[in-house]
Amino acid sequence: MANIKEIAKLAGVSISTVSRVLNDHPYVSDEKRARVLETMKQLKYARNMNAVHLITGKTKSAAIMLPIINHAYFSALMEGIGGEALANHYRLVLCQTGYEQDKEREVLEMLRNREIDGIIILSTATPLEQIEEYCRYGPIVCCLEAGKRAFSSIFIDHSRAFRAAMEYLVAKGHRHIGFTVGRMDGPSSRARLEAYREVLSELGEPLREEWIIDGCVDMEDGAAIMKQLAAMSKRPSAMLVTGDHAAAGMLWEAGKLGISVPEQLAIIGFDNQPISGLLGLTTIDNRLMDMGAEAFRILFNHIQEPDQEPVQREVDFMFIERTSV
Amino acid sequence: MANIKEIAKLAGVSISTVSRVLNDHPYVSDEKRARVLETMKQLKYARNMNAVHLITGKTKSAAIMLPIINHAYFSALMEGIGGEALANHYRLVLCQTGYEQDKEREVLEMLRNREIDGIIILSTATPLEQIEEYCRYGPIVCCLEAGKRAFSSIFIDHSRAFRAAMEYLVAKGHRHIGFTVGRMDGPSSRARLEAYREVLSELGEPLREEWIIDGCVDMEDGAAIMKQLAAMSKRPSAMLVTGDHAAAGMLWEAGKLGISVPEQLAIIGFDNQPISGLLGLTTIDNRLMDMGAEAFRILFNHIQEPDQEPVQREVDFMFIERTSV
DNA sequence: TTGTAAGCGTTATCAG
DNA sequence: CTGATAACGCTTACAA
Repeated sequence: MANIKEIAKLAGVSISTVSRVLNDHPYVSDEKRARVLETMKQLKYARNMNAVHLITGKTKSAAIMLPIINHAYFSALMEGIGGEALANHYRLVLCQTGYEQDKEREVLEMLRNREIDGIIILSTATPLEQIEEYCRYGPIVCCLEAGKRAFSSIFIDHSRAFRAAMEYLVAKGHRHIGFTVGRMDGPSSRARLEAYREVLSELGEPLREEWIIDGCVDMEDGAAIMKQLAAMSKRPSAMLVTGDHAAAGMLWEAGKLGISVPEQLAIIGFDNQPISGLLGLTTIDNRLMDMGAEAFRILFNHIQEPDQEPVQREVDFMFIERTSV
Repeated sequence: MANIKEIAKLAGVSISTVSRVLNDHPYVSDEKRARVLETMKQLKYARNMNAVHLITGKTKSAAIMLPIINHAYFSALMEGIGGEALANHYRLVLCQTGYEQDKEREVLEMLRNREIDGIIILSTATPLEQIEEYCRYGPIVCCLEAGKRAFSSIFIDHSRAFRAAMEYLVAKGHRHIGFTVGRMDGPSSRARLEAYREVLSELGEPLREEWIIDGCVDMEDGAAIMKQLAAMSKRPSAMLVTGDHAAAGMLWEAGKLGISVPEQLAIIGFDNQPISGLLGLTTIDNRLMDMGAEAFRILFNHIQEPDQEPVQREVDFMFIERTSV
């Protein structure tokens, strides 16, 4: 395959001139530019980007670290990231980790090995201190609340969002409230639990372990949990659910079990996914697409101007009132 | 940052020996290997993969070309691809094209520019002849029926699947059948239309243009189309719907409009997504995750052994009978 | 405006 | 088993 050298020889110019044409540099005469372009076409020249990556030290690509691809939450974030990456001619490398720490480390190592210019972390099981160690190799942006760190983060205040939802339920007369999370040891789950404890103690209600349900991720989990709730001798009158798809599963299963929503069980979802609009699910919009897009913008900015201070950007959530409470 | 040369100097060996250690080559004495490894740790050595990519001519990464990230159909395919890529230590570059041909061309150009070792195309708007031109630069696998081509493909027989669904409906007494597609000019839509025509003419039923509905992609489209159907003076007694999420949208909207399923309208979905199990939707399982995984395997095989003949692999679909017909 | 030449950090070849 | 040395294909001072 033809390379820059052959083009130069055939066009009767120097290698640098060819390179200049390739990079749209000024200071190359129209005549030579035309000649170079012509020979490129003749020889079907294709630039070897790996050589460019090597010499420039950049790859114009960023990794997305996420536990699982096939989930609406991550899809929505990715959609936002993807749009912005496209606009800036950046490639996105999809890194599915399944929350395995060695897989997650491999992604971080990619940064060290200059395979990518930066990383966007959607969710992780690796301790944040360990992630910070990689900041020296390139920018990292986390889509979760991480406090003041060496990397940037973008997030909604889960504690406040959860509180808002709780207070809404309380105002509607609920005192027996349960909630589900996807992974109890995640940071947003911890924030929710804390908010839950606070509101409960303000209400003077005891904390019932069986109303805190872990491992609620997708629609099928939601349905299973609804069955579980139905079998309880004393069940909550309202549930705050991990995400809208899980909530949709609960809603559907409730219908099958003859439990009416919101009369017998109020449900609040999360994420404002399309399905929630369709089902009339009250939910909290955390603006996933915007968040993804902004995450990429922050990363891109760090790549363009290194040595900038990391940022902690909070995204406002919105309470979407519909008919499931 | 330390490079192989510095390691060599400090360890008191040659560059080649360091490279051999790096690549787990035999013929390196334990003593030197240990010394190299030790200095690598001291200097926090990180390999520059771009140099490796340049000299080896491989990047161990493949592109996924798809129109939109945030859709269950593509998510399921990607999940399958992602698992297999992970197992083979391959990176996946996500290329969202929105069915824009110039964006799609950029992905193909990545192959020419050696940025990637191969491409998996999930859906495309580019004429297949144009895609074939890029096969000289590296392997391409399409997840759609493409006939005998220079690239490999993996697919289900949409024509046969559609026919099976039609015949099932006919056996249940339906004669007024409509269908939706996502994009009328896609190959699977054409296959469906053809099968539709055939069965209709066998039945002696006229083809009613208004019962063929284009642009039905997601849940919200399904809901909107249900409204549209409800407003028809004469509507079909059964619908074959693009995908399960769209079908779910129809189902939900039907409930709101007081149209009972399957009594007043039978619905068959597509893809056997989790939502269809939950809603009791009769559907056709086209085994998206398996298809994605197999697509990667075919690609990987082509990468490992170039100059192999392209394959056309058909995946069997399964008719999943539930309660929406 | 153009050309020369020095890298970028590896792997591959080939001779010891 | 080990080590020079030549690629890989490009960008970028620097000099003209």
